[in-house]
Amino acid sequence: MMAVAATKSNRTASKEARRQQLIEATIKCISKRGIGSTTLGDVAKEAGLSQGIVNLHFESKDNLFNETLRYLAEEYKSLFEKTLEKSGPGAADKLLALMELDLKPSVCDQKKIAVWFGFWGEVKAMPAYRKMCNEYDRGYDRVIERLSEEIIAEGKYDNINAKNIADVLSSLTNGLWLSCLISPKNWDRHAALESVKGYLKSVFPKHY
Amino acid sequence: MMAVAATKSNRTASKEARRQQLIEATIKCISKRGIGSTTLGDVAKEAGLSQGIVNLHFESKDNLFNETLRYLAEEYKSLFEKTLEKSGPGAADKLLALMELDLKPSVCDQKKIAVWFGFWGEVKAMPAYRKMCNEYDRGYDRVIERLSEEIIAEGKYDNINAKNIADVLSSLTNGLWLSCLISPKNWDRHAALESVKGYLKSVFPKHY
DNA sequence: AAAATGAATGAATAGTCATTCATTTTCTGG
DNA sequence: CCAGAAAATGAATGACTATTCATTCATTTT
Repeated sequence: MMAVAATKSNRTASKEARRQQLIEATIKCISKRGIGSTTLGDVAKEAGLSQGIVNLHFESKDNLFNETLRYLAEEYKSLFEKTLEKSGPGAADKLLALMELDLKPSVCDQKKIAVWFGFWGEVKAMPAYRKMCNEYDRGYDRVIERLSEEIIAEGKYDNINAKNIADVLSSLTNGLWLSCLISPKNWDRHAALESVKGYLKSVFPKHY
Repeated sequence: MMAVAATKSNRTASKEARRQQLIEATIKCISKRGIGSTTLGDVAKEAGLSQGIVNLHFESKDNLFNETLRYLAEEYKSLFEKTLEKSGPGAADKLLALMELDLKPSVCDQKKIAVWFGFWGEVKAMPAYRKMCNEYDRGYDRVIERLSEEIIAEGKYDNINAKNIADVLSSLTNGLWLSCLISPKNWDRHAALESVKGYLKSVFPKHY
């Protein structure tokens, strides 16, 4: 965990590494205790550092939490873009790959989802959280809508609306994440993926 | 707001009314401030009562929050059952009515959803919340699965799985709620309902 | 009307936690 | 190796808040 810090002998790099380390500790704490009862003491202990360390590197708890959310959002964004780039060539393949991404263990694991829901749960209290979630999500929705449009054009599907489909797909994964959070015992990654594929098959029968 | 209390002529009724009043104040506070920064002082002030009142009626903050979640869950359950009963006669009608319920303003409004997400966000920290959510949800899922089975049998649909459809439908509404929470400005109840109907149409084309 | 009961109050308490800062440790350039 | 700078520490501070409880208030019973 401190590998990065250990390999750096340069101060600004070390500073960056500490921030990273603290953000990771924050994620771990929130996933264990929830946002409401994660204290700066918890985070410092999880990182193996001293009480005052968070304020030294992040000024305030608020700021730490904001940066943590941004980190998660950037992490997802980069996975999303990489997936989009590597998959294909057709729109149908790309769309499926994106849906699969959302259910991959690295994205859809109980710990990480607990953190996302923690932030979502505070959206009403922290407009900054809402703003950030909104901005990132908007981008994904647009991509999914365009892919759907392409598929609709390719297949000459009638009577269906790309916006609706994009809405359903993004809602679907968010909803599946909730099940994973609420009923981890019964949660079945494979079944969830089958549900998503079933949906794709029913709207785009010529493609899936 | 104190109408119930005002009509009391016996003490136990008044006691029940106070609990109710405090639970409603809690919901209001959580929807405004989020779970993390709702204090007992806030709740008391929102209810127009004194500092110590919550502990008098609920023993502890934990207990108040648990009872609040139970209240919300019971409220939804009763709407669900009433909807199931009044709609019909066919399974397809019942299913649609249940989906419509989830998007009705009384169920799907920003304030109430903020409270649900607040509780979901704390699930990792509070196993009691998870347990409660789990128990209630399981019942709804079963109903939806059975309705889907009926529809599948009626329509002699091939190659589709009632469990998958039930998963998709419940995930779908939860995901749509998240959009309503995160992007209330762009949230369009009618569009959301169209998305759900679009899905039903694509899996059960003979029925919708 | 007096006494009794229980609801409600709100000030006091005890504990928690974010933040600060004086001090110590570690690093770097000369 | 040293002086100065940056990083890190952790005890102290002050704000906040759940909970308690002695007291007050309102209603019911005798």
